[in-house]
Amino acid sequence: MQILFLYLCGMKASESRFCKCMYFSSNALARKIEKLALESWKPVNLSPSHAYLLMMVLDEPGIQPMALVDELQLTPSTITRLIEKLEEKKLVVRTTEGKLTNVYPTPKAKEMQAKLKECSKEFYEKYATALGPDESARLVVSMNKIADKLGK
Amino acid sequence: MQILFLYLCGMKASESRFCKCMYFSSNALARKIEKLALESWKPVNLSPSHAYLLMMVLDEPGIQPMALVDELQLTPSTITRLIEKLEEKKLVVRTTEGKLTNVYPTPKAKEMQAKLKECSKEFYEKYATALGPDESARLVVSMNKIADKLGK
DNA sequence: ACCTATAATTTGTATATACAAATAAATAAT
DNA sequence: ATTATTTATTTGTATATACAAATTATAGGT
Repeated sequence: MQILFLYLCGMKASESRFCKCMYFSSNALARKIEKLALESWKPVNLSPSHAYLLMMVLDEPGIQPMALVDELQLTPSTITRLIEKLEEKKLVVRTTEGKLTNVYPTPKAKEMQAKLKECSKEFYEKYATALGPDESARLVVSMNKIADKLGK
Repeated sequence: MQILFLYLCGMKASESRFCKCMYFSSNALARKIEKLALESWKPVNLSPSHAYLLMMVLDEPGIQPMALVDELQLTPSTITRLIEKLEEKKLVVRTTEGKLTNVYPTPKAKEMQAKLKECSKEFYEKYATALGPDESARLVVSMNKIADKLGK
C-alpha cells in the first residue's frame, strides 16, 4: 500500500522506498510461490525444480541439459546438480556420447508420472484459488515479458 | 510467448506448461532483478539485502530486528545473519536490553550514506530504463498484492 | 590434416535464504 | 507470587542457486 500510494501520487521512485520494493517484492513473491510449490510436490518427495525437470525428461526422453537450461531458466551448473540428484534417486539415467549428454527416465520415474501430474494440478489450484485464474495468468505474462526485457 | 499463447486461447493452465511457468517465471524474474541490484551496489561492496538493511538502520537508528523482518520481508534468522555481517564490517552495532535488540549505525556507516543513496538511484534507473517507469510501478503493485494474498 | 574458436557439461566454491530448535525475556493466568 | 504462554532473537543446519574455472568435444578456417 505504501507503494500504491507512491505510485498514485507520482512521488519520485528513486528517492523513496519504491526501488527497495522492486527488489524485495520480486524476491518475496518468488519465495511465497516456492513455498506453495514445495508443499504441492511433497507427496512425491521432490523439490519443485527436481519435479519439473523430471517431468520434462518424461515428456521428452533423451533431452539434453542445454534444452533443460533454456526451458527451466536455470544455469548449466544448476541443471547438472539437479540431474545428479535425480540420478541418485534412480529416477533418471545419463548417457554421454561425445560432448553431448542425454537424460532418460527410468521405469521408476514412469510409474510416478501420474502422481507428478496430480501435484502439478494441486499447485495450480493452490495459487489460482488465491489469485483468481485471470490475474495469475496476467501476472505470469507480465513477469515473463519483463524478465525478457531485462535481457540475457 | 508460449504462455501468452495459452492465455489467449484459454487452454487449461493446470494441464499445460503454464503452472510450471508461474514457478519459474517468478524465480527467474527475482534472479534477474537480484543481478541488477547486485551490480548497482558493487560500488559500496555490499549485497542488496545488506545495503537495504543498512539504509533502514541509518534512517531509523536503534531499529529492532523484528521491524527489519517486517519491512524487508525476510525471516528473523536471515535478519540476524545480515546484521552480523554488517557488524563485522563495522557498519552497525547492536545493544541488547532484555529480550530486545537495537541496531545503530556507526560513523563509518554515516559516511557512506550519500553513496548508498546513489546506488539506490543507479538501481532504479537500471530497471526503469529497461521497463519504463509506469510498467515497473504497476508490476511492483501487482506483485505485492499477490504476495499479500498468498498470505502469512 | 592442424590449429583455433566455440559449445556442452561438470566441478569447486560461494551466497542468500529458510526451517527448526534453543535461549531468554516479558506477559498473562491462576 | 508461580507457572504457563507468547514474543524476540540467535544458532545449527540444510537447500537452491550462481559464478568461474576446468574438461572435453565439435566445427571452421587455413
